[in-house]
Amino acid sequence: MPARTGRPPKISRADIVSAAHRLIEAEGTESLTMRRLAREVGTTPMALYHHVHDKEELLLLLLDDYAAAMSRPVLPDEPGERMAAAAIAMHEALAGVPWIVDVLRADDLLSVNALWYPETIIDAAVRAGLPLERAVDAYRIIWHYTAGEITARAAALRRREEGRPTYRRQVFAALDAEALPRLAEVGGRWEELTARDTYGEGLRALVAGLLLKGLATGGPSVKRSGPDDQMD
Amino acid sequence: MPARTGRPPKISRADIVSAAHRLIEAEGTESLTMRRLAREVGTTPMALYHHVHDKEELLLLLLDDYAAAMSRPVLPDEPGERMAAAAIAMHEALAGVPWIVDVLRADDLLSVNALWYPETIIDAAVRAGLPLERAVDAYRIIWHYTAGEITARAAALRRREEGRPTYRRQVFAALDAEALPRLAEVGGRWEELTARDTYGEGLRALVAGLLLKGLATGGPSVKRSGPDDQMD
DNA sequence: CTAGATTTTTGTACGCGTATAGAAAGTAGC
DNA sequence: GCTACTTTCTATACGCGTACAAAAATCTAG
Repeated sequence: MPARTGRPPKISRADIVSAAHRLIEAEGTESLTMRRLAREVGTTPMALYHHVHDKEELLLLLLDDYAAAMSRPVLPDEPGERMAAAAIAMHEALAGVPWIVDVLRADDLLSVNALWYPETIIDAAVRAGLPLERAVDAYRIIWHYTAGEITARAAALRRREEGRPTYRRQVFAALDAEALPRLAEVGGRWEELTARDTYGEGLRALVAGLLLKGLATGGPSVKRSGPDDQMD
Repeated sequence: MPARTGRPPKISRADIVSAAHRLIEAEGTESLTMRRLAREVGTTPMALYHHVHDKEELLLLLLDDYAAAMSRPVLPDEPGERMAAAAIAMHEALAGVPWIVDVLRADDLLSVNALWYPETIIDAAVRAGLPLERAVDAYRIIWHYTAGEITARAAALRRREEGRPTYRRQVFAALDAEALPRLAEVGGRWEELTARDTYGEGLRALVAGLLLKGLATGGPSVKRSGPDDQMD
């Protein structure tokens, strides 16, 4: 036994995280505040800060737990479909976490238990014939798209809940049809059109485009390393 | 003269917005707080709330001014390139605004003076042969990608400024090479690889994919409305 | 001149994340 | 048992966005 020194801890990181889970479960995302959480754990707010660096780190820990519990989809063999399937799984996992928006600013999804997603996407991209560097690029691009979609989705949800006058109505009302004919053409249908879920379509388009020419950078086509090519 | 009633206003919306501009210019984004701004304008914090609904609306007003001042790029004729050029211009405009992240949650970029971007992208998509609904979808997909990239960019910048131990180092250090071979293969190069700017590549891939089959939804190809087809 | 009515401004207060300083509660060396 | 040292926890405080209530300053009607 290594015999620890110092004042013995009253609470642990795990205590905090599980209390946070309980709190969210019982009273919703909004009530997860450091003060409220401290009460739940039975300490002072500042005591928490000895176990987590800040609230964002706490949320990342929660996300990590969440990611660990996620089931993984069966993956198709065809590389493009495989990339898409993994990305869609990632998207679904994230879309279910209400406080996700506060965490998306943190890092490119590097919660340890979520690493399966980038791993799988990058691997599939390599299988599709991209060199490793390009595969990493492809993953990041997919990640940006996914994170952006999730953010917009959360924002739309929030807006719907708040029921504020949407601002868009106002915009479309005073729209100059000469200068902006297409938007004028869409007109009141904007709300309806933008309520639809287009993540899948966008993702498939993105994957197709990424694999089209090996993510060409302006130069000629790029070397392939796999036998799976079927485009061109 | 319509003769107004009620206590005469001491400040106006325009006063507030221009003071906010001054403040940001002089002391940086962080010092734009409602309290500090009130001091700058010469009122109490709560007086501001009679002219703007909340801080987010204030930021949107700032963004609108900013967008009005942006110069617009010359657009190529070829529809795909035209979409890309407009999107890149939009991206550049946004990337220059440091507090942009606080605003991206608001709406799909519908500040009145920024409407030129969606208009142009949608119009180019229609010219490329997409039906209007699909063109709107295409714009939104591009928007999600763009917003996500901007968010990630801002987060990376912030991380670099703070100089925190990045968390990624820690992740890659304790990485299970059996379960995550591709990530292990990338290893320490992650930092370097993800520091590169891939927005343009991603965007071109996305546009190519979107125009490839008229944004197919799983069914057969979609009707075209223009004479500009050149793929298939 | 006075009594609403209306609009804007002010004052006070709440809960938030968290910086900082110091008290509490242990172990280790003497 | 006393003193140092280490770790953890507590107390206090700051600035933030903003809800809510009351006050101030104007117009209109009688």
